[in-house]
Amino acid sequence: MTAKILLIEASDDLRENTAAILELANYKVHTAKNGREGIEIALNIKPDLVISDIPMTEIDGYGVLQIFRKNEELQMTPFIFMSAKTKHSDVRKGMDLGASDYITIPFYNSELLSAVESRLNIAKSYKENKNTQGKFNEKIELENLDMFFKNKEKFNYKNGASIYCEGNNSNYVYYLIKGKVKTFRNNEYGKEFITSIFKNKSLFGFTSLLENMPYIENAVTLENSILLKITKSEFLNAIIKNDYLAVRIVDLLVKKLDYLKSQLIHLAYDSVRKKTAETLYELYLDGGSDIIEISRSNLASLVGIAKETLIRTLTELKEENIIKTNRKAVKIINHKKLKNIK
Amino acid sequence: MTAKILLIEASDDLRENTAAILELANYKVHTAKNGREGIEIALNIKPDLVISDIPMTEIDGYGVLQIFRKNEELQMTPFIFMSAKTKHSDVRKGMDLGASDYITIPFYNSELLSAVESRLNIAKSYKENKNTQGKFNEKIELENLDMFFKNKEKFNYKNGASIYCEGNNSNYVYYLIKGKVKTFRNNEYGKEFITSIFKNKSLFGFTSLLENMPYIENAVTLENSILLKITKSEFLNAIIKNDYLAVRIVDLLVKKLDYLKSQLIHLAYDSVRKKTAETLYELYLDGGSDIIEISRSNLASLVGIAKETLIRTLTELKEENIIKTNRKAVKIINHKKLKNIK
DNA sequence: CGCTACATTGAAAAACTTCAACAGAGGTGG
DNA sequence: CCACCTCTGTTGAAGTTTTTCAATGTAGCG
Repeated sequence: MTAKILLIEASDDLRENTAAILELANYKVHTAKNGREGIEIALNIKPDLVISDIPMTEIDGYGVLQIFRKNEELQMTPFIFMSAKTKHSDVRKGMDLGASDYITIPFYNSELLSAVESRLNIAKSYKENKNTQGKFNEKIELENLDMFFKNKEKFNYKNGASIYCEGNNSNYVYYLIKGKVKTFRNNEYGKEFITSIFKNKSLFGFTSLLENMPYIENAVTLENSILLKITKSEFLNAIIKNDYLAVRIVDLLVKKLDYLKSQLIHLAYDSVRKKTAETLYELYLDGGSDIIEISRSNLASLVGIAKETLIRTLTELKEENIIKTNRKAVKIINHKKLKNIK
Repeated sequence: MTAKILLIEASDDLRENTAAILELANYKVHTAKNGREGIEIALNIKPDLVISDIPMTEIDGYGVLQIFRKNEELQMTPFIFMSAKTKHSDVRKGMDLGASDYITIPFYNSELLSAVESRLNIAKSYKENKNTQGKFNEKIELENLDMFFKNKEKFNYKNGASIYCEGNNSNYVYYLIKGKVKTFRNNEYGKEFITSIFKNKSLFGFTSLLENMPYIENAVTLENSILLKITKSEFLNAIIKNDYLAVRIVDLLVKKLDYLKSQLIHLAYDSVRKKTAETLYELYLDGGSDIIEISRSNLASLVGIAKETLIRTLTELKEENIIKTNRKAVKIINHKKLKNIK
């Protein structure tokens, strides 16, 4: 589908010229000659990207951007300023308001086109990432990775098989096509703490790409699984050759960091009851099902408490009709109570 | 300084041709016509990069690579295979042994040169990153960021000033030029847990670059500090326009993840005594000084325990002559004992 | 049927936190 | 300069939470 670009520019010459360049590059261009007109058109056509002049009659470029950023539907539209103003304070003002990029007049055609393409790609990347709202999600759809890692051999791992161990040298990043994998560490007395459980379409096993650092954790399958092994070199190449993949990976890591930080504060100060409830709720959100299939010891390792303590807590929750349990799974009955525990 | 490239290639024609291309691109090229000869030269000249054929007399390309990877001094040298073999298993074999890239004959000159340049840049990036051995380190030297963020206005923050708060919308990434900053979260009863303490030359305050997510933590200065505010757009642009920055950022995040995971297992299962010792030791490594200046409450929030418990533990360690304390700081006396506690 | 692995319960012990009281440094205002 | 206030650090004792150890139960499998 051709991307729709809205071009808001006061000068007739520049507007027509720029539109011509964009049209040659096969974009569908709508033009406006001031801010007010631009906003009217935008509300109407929902452009995929906006290029806007700054000084204009009626509403100036900053004003247009502010209106965009406040409008639910237009909020995420990439917004590029095009202006002869080159003072630092002007550029910063635009950026602070949430502009995506800033093109200084005069510009080369290639400059314009690469900025446009870049922004459209990021916006696309964003939309693809958006499928689960708000909730942290490690999935990166295979289609996005496919172009880099297609034709790779698929490896089958039986339930319980070890993928890598603490201390192993790390040469790969793994992509889980199907199955379930836990990553965990043991403390010096052998107690296990599960750092993540991965399901379909997750990328895991990151270690430094620049240094040759050993893994600090173990990875074991929890069911029969299929995965791709991507060597660090290939991965590095993919990042270097594809800007959007790099951004996606950075994003994935940042979210994972946020998630781990939340875990930290829970571990530090929450009661066992609260930690257990929290973990169950996370598993529910992550799996999308009321029924959570997990062994008592794995659940205990995930919460970070002794198995016996976990069982006592589950019994408690069961008595309060918040959950039901059987040998193999926990079923959430009262989601609201579970979420608001303690 | 011109980079030294070692080219190991059995075919006279191809060797001379390739060398000529590289020399035109202003590299200093050394050539060898088989593996044994190549290794001799390598030990002698310590090349910055190696390009090697695979099937050769005496020692083949795989063999050369293995020897490189086992040699302390040559270990990190970027190694590119150049071969007409295009079977998947061959490429994978090379990658698994630790090759950096794989160029299939016939190739375009530009293909060769971009692979070479790419690898040299990564190696350079790696060396710059290497300053502290093994230890996790958030510093990215300003010189590396300078090209992207020079001329940015510097902001002064007084001791105790708030930089951002939980729930704030995140528009910036911060670069700490000078000073000290803590990031922390509060649980619902107001207990504080410190997730990081940043010092000079650290990049912090990452949130998703694609989605507009609020901060989940707070950042406050611990002394008068100077920092740069980098808008997310600028940061995204910098990542997109500079491959090596992207790799560095990914690396930074991966290391931070590893570090947080270590913290998790400590929080989950270690005794207060162990956690305290561990935290002190980390602070010592991070600060490079025996004397750790930090308030009792901040130290408690960093370990994740009650202030009183922390004080009792410090008293214990003091009685065992492992540390000394005064009102404002903790001094480590016996590093070995501290590291091996419990 | 008996083995194995996981699940459950009880009771005692250990580890931490909380509350409360007090001490001392450092700053402030009369 | 002193009295006073406030903030941080310290200690004691009681109370709570969690772990540990040990014993028992139970589903599933060859």
